[in-house]
Amino acid sequence: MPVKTLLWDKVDTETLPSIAEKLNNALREHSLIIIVCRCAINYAGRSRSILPEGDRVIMVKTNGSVLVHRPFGYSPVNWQPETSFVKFEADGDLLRMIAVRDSPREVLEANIQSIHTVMIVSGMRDEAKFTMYVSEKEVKDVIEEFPEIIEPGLKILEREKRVEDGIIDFLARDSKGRTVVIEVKDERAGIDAGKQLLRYVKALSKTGGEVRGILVAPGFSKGLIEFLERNGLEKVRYDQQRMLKLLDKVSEKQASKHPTLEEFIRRG
Amino acid sequence: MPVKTLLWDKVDTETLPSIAEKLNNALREHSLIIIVCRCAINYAGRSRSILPEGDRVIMVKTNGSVLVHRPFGYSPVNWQPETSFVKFEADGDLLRMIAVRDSPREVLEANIQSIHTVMIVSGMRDEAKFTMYVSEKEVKDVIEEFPEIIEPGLKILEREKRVEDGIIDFLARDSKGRTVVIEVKDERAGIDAGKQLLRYVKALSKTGGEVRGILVAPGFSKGLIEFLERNGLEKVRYDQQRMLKLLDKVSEKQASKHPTLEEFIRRG
DNA sequence: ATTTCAATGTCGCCT
DNA sequence: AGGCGACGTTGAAAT
Repeated sequence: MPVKTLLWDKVDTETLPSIAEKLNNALREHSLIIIVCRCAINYAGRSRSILPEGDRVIMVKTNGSVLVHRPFGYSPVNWQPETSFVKFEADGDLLRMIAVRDSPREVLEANIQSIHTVMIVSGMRDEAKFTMYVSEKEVKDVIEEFPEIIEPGLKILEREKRVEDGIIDFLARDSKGRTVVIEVKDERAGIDAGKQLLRYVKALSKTGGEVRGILVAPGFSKGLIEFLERNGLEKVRYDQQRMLKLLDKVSEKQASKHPTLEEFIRRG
Repeated sequence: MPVKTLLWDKVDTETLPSIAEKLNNALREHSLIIIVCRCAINYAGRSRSILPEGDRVIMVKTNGSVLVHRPFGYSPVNWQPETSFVKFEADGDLLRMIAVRDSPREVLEANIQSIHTVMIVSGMRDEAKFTMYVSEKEVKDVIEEFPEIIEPGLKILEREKRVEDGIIDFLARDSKGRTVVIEVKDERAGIDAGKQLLRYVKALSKTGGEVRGILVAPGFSKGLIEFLERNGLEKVRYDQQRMLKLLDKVSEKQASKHPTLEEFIRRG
């Protein structure tokens, strides 16, 4: 089913009840609706607000969520999250949109005085997976350059050291001379990451001396946190923002510039 | 200048460079642009993200802020706040939109494979003042019912008591038997509110005994805070959400129901 | 369903 | 510009 757009530029040739009916049909079919209009907005629920008459863009998405955008600003001035029930109705000279949501009970009302344009879009398909992205390699670049973000006094001995069992991300030494195994993840880490780290720590422990294991990740599953505590392993959380800032500094130092958007895309 | 809408339903009859030019003209004129299209989105800045091909709504607002909406969900999947620079360019079979923002440096790129619809809206006027709303009367209703939200042990003696100088919102007595003058504001309070309160306190002090003055408001200006401290007056901040919840309880008690949206609008 | 925690949070006010 | 706090926060994961 291809994307089909229904456009109205000359809404004034239609009666309001007929317009309301078409819009309600569009809602039933879960089409996306965009209305450019002059309207006043009232909201009552978690808070309450009034917005007198002005030109706005109203968007009703396929799940029934509603956004009211003023021409300026970034965020919607009023909205209704997706658990809403929406309907249009003609009331004298007004076209009214009412969007209701339960738990919490909230009502959004748009009193539309004049309609500039209506767009109804059906058949939109969007199956794509949205992914936030900082590569594991980049996180490692930062750690190699700034091992102190793991802990003060940490010295990196080797990066990507091969052992029988796999590849240790970092082999390091702490300020008290103890060996440290560091495992780096670019996503929220699960129990597997903990097991992997434990294997490396046990393997190195055989060669003698105390060995610490630190898991570095942007987040940790609940099960993993327990696992780490149970096995005397440690964790260090990083956030993307900080990592990206440090990555800039790494690039400056290495004169291999911070990857541009194009490079970033090429890498996938 | 009336709102003017330019619509394209059959964009395929135009060449990409011509479309890009029209869109760039619209940007120059600070028109609002809505594009329904099949596109892939890349973002790099405070974080980074990739979103492969799918049908989306792209909105560029008059201040250059950009929103990319999937057909579902409530919040935009990608965005760029208003300090952005935006341009469109044709690149082979693609129409590309690039939105750049400085401080922090951020780049949003939309690679548009096929355009379903383009809407360009110029001349939108929206001067209205958006106001969040809990009426002073309602705040007073809550305080009358629950004076303990001001401070434990407070007893209300009179509401809206006329004095020579004006009307005191509440005359009360604290747990130590001292007279308390309470002034209520429904908006962020400025220095005037403090002066008003001081007048009442001074007037009542003449009749003998220690008189406290408390200003109750959702917020206080910096100058006011200094003024209150200088004059030995007190302040109690409330937040709308809490007030609304308490207002529900007041309504239950009073059997004068929580006002509906309609009542709320009628009141203005 | 509820609670907790992070976020490209956003937004506003203040230093 | 940077820091702090509130928000109709939103959103995801865990209980």
